[in-house]
Amino acid sequence: MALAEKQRREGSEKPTRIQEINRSIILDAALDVFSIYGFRGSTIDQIAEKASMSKPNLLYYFKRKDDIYAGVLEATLDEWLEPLRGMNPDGDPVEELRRYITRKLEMSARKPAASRFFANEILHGAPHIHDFLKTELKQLVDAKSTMVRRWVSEGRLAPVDPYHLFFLIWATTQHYADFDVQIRAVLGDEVDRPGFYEQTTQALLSILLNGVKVR
Amino acid sequence: MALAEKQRREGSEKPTRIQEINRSIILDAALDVFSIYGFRGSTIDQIAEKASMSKPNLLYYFKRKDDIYAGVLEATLDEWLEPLRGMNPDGDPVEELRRYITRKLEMSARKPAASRFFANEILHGAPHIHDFLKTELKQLVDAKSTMVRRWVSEGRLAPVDPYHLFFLIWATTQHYADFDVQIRAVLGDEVDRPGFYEQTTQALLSILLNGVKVR
DNA sequence: CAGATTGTTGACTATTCGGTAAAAATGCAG
DNA sequence: CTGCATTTTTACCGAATAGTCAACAATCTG
Repeated sequence: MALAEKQRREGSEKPTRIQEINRSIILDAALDVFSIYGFRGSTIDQIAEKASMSKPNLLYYFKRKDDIYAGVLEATLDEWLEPLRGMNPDGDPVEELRRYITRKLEMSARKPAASRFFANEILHGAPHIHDFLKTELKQLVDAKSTMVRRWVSEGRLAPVDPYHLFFLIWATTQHYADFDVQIRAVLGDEVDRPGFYEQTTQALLSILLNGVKVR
Repeated sequence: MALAEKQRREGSEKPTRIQEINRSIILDAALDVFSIYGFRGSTIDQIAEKASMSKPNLLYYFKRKDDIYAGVLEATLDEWLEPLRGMNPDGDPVEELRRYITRKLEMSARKPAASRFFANEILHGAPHIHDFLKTELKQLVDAKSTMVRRWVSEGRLAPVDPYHLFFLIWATTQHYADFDVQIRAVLGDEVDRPGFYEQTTQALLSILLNGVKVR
């Protein structure tokens, strides 16, 4: 007892194989459930069932519902910002924007649950990530906005406000995941047609990029 | 007893003065609460407190939580579609789009709670308005899309997919209400500066309209 | 294999929350 | 003012749900 018990304080010990597997299973299940029902709308039982696990067992890995939620956040946040981080200040402005938009769209399409998860969090007032938004996100956006502003001043981009440009890109690329139900209601099975995704990408790129190209 | 009791069956009787006032107070409070916490995240007690009313008293006016929610929906849905309905097939395409975008933005700014309310409903799978979306909304969008397609075929608009254009407009105009917290985190008090709203409108219009103008 | 540790579960608790019943208070028509 | 209808409140109930506990099972280590 003694050793393991001592080592585990600070929660900094390396997890066992089983812990690693089960935590991952739980986080996957939790992302699905939270993304549909939001924090309060989701129950631990739902998550446990989706993870094929009893509730007490799940609570053995994450002591509280909040901890599960925090775990999902942590596992998703960084990946979510990766496309923005990856914008290259030395690249061709329009090409960089095209790439950023494409990657954001691709991520929303591949992980719609993650997109909806964030949308829920923000809609509910971002209680868990308010600090993150005001620090990390803000810094990143500030940096990339400076970059865009430079592109504009160099005459390589139409005079757009960088912040509004990013908001516009976020809004549009996440819309197809977050408002999926509405889009399906309007377009019907069209959405599942092969090629729909590519068509969407083209439609967005064509309008957004035309709006920022120098003319 | 007899008369009033008889008249009230079918629920079709005209409400008393007190009923009219209190229902309205409840719906206002409910919109605020639902828009932040979603359906399941909101409690009747919260709404009752915001309405300065005891829970049983509130339930005297709306028998169930679902009824309150439905009441809010009904009170908001029509108004929400009004800008789209108001697009004029005989107007100048770019001018009509400018007007539509402007009106949507204005509505989101004036009633951000309504915008967030819908966003929550859709995010959670639109359980209460799924039929509405597939019938009324779809019909309206289909009609307006035909109109846009005609504009394109007449060479008065760049060749854009009408549906994606509308999705793009919805996404962007509602983003500032729905993701308000995130935008405030990035921009800070900037958001409350007088003129910010106008600047936002200009930024959006400039990018979106440039994307659809014939060149 | 034996002992210790880690993992799993059924049964339970406390609380929150949607909703009800019935009495008390208020409003109102004649 | 009187009597009836409407409105409001007090005191509840039952279901759902976050979280606990103690006993049991699997696994790991020497």
